[in-house]
Amino acid sequence: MKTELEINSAEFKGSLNLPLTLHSGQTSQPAWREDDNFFQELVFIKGNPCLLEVSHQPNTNLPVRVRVTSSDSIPDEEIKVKVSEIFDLNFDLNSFYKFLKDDPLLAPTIDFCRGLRLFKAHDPFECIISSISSANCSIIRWTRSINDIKQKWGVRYHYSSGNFHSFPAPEILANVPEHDLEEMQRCEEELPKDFVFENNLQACGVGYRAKYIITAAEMIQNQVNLEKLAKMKYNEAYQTVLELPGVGPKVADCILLYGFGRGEAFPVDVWIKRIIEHLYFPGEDLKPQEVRDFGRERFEDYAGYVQLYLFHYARKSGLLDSLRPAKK
DNA sequence: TTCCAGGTAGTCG
DNA sequence: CGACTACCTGGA
Repeated sequence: MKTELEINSAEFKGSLNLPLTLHSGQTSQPAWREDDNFFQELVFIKGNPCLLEVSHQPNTNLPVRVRVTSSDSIPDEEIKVKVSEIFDLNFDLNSFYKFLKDDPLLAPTIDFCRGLRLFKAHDPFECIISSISSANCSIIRWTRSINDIKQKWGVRYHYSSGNFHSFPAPEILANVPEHDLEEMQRCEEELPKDFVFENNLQACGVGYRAKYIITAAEMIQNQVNLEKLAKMKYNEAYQTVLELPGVGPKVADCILLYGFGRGEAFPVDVWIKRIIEHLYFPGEDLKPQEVRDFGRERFEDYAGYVQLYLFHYARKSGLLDSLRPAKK
């Protein structure tokens, strides 16, 4: 069953640049597939698996085009809610730009980032595992890992435009082998000498994070309730996700920002630290915690967006390169 | 080939 | 508490 609908630009405040939003390396999920200007992903709308396809001419008043393929009929309104959530269409980008213009250090980011929005996870659990996998790791590497995990343990759905895999549920991921040895030990029968073990987490390129991922999945299955987490006050939610293995301050803020849409998060990686020091504390060396406190106090509910805009601006303007330490 | 980037966990003082 | 380092992999 196919549904097509449009979201008129008058239905959300401010501009939208969909390709930029999808490709800005936000750690909620890998970038979506792209086919004929439509971005595609398997998402669940009120529990219904469907292929969601979204297209939009960046920074124009043309409507956002949405196509949904599903076995059950899904009301237009539910589709709109899901799309608006994923691309944060309810966020008032115009007000945010006013806020940016009030700070001469932030104002230049607008021209580089127009239409950039939060790319919110369509699956919070996937976002948690993505964020853990992204720690101390390049974008290409963690996106490959997440795609591998989906292929190996997700459920496969077939559409005319190809196969898509869901992200495995916590109870699935909690029980996968950690590495080659464990996969081998679980095997009943004799294997050929040249057998390649690939149905284990380390084979997905997650390295030492494999055990973090398995334990985190166990904890989410058994003790950490994601629905409750979404309703907690920020600091309580932050302390809760910090208990997951592989989750430190940066990853915790990423999870709350991208997985749960908590705009008051201010994830501090080495780049944001350098950018903030350069702009607001020239010549000083701050601790990551101090950068985080500064960002959260100064930018408040816009902290997450400021982080997003500063990073993309720094990358595109050449600031990032100038902040890279000189090679020895 | 070696070296390095990139957050977290563990260890030591 | 703070400071220091090992961790795994892909790319230079």
